[in-house]
Amino acid sequence: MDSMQYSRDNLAETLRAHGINPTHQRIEIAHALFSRLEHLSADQIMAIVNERHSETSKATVYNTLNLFLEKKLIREVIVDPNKVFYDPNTSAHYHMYDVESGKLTDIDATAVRVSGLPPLPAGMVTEGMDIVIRVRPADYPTQ
Amino acid sequence: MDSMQYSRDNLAETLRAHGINPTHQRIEIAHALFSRLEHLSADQIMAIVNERHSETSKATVYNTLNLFLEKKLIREVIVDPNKVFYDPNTSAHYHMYDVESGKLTDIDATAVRVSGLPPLPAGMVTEGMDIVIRVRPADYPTQ
DNA sequence: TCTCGAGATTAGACAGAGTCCAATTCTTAT
DNA sequence: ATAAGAATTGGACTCTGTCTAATCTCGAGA
Repeated sequence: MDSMQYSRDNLAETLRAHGINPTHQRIEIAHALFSRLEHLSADQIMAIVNERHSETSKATVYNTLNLFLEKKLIREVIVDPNKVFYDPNTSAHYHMYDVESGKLTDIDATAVRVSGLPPLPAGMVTEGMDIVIRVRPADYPTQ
Repeated sequence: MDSMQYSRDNLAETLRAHGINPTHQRIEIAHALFSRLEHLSADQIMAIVNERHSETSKATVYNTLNLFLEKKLIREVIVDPNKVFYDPNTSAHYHMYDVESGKLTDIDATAVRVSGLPPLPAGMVTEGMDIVIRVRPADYPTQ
């Protein structure tokens, strides 16, 4: 039940537009991420892609995710000390992280303003800014 | 060559003040972090503590760091997908991360203002906000 | 001083994420 | 159809961090 927008044909086109040769495995991995628009870890993606029959090896999942990162098709989100999450949303946004459930939610960045940051050291340029708001249910004990 | 401020005696007192029984190993681990005021990973701390003679096991290093975290003597910084850094600075501050060298620098939070964040979901409270500015040398290629 | 027990430490086995490699299979241009 | 290059694969491997059962430490009380 693909939305037209994330049909495998359109995904293949998107991959090509990013300089990525659209192989079967790569299209399936892209489909897993973009049809859900969720933050998934490598092992979640592997589980999705191999749901019916085993199709894609662990090495390929990692190769492909790193390729997508390089080509800026996806972003990585580092909030959980145990694993990296991959984020199909590459528009400017920040994250809210529920430390109890591990759930990660997007915060649109267009309304957010950050002021008072010190100047960058000479010769350095900004690659990006990550903001993570760590939240928890009000009745959940601090420790 | 301890500064008086981070003498082992004073560190023992600090541990006690945080409800931590100041054992030999715990004092050495605290000393590694506080005498440097740097962001160290668990394996760096283990190397420092065991520099002369092997004194402290891996299990104890991890046990102790997690105890310090729980007692809010230190913070953890999650910016590197491969390992956690431990930060002896618990005052409000953010981080600048040099993606080339892996070097992590503090940014004092008192001057920083963030506006335009959406309201929290009902029943949730903020545990904290992390800001990481990813930088790199200007001549370092994007990929 | 001696003993006891709770708490701390330990070595090493273990688990999970991610990388590497050499062999195989697939694509694609010709 | 073919050959070269690209992609994929299983499995071994590394690394960070956890767990466990055994041992050690040290202070309180006799």
